Amino acid sequence: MGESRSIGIGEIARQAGVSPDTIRHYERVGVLPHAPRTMAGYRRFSGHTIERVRLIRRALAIGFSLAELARILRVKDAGGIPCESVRTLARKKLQSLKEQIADLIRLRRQMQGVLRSWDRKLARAPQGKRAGLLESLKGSPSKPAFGRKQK
Amino acid sequence: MGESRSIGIGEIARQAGVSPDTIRHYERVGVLPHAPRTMAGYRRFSGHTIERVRLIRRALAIGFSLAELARILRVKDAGGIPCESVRTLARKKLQSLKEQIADLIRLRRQMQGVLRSWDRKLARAPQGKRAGLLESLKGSPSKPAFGRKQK
DNA sequence: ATTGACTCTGGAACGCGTTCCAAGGTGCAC
DNA sequence: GTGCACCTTGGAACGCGTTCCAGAGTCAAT
Repeated sequence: MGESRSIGIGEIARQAGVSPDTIRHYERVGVLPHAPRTMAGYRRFSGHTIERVRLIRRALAIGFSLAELARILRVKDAGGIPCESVRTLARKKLQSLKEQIADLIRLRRQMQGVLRSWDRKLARAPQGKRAGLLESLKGSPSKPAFGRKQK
Repeated sequence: MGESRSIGIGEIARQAGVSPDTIRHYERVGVLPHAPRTMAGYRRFSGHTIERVRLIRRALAIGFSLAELARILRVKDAGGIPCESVRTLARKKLQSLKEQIADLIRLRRQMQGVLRSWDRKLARAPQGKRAGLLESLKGSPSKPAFGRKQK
């Protein structure tokens, strides 16, 4: 059983469903190992890379960050066994995912309420008159979920 | 009934529960009108500003962006009636909110499945041996929800 | 007059996955 | 020998709300 031709970056990208830029980026941040180069400096990959990239995509979709994956995959490539930390990380992801869902559902409820009241107001207000929609936002003083970390 | 002393930026910020930097930022992007300055160049605000900032915070929490609010509030400050467009915008927000929730719930389901299967694998695998958690991610080829707009 | 608290400005930094750029080299077909 | 598609690099851009910075001026209290 012997074929293992090396593959260029464009073909890898096509097969994995991403752009060549993305492949290069993945190498830069370390989720893909540094690919060997031809004499001309072109990257050459083995077919395994395609699955590796797909793995990365799936892990990203699950909520892992490139930095986390880089840490994990470097351990793995070095023969290490990152399974425990992978699971721990995944548990945290699930937890924050749940919180996120709860937040959004609260938001949806609030938003639906707002829209209902706005529709009433607009129905009542004669055309071309101010109905004061924004003003009627009342607050749970919840914070807009953004911003830089505190020093 | 006459008192309407003007207020400094620090006090406004405290009352509204944000930082002075944020107030300045809001002026920059146009969700707050350009505040009049003292001879020394200090901003002076009327008490209404506090409610205005709280309004902005609530609208942000609902999912409006500063750019959208700037557009809307500038119309309003000019005496216009942006209610229709506000409602339209809000409907779109609600729609995308619903989609977002659905996506996250799918994700949660998938994640829970993954974790369950990982736990089984880890229970089975002897300590200190590779269990291949990441490898067992199988994909709905869903996209990781990020990235720049296409040209 | 000297603290110390406050304010001003324009711009950069943050996080983060992806895309885009310029300036240049390669590889193959006609 | 000339296109044309491909590849290389390092760095900047995107979106976006907030924070941070330096260098400078202001103000009340002591």
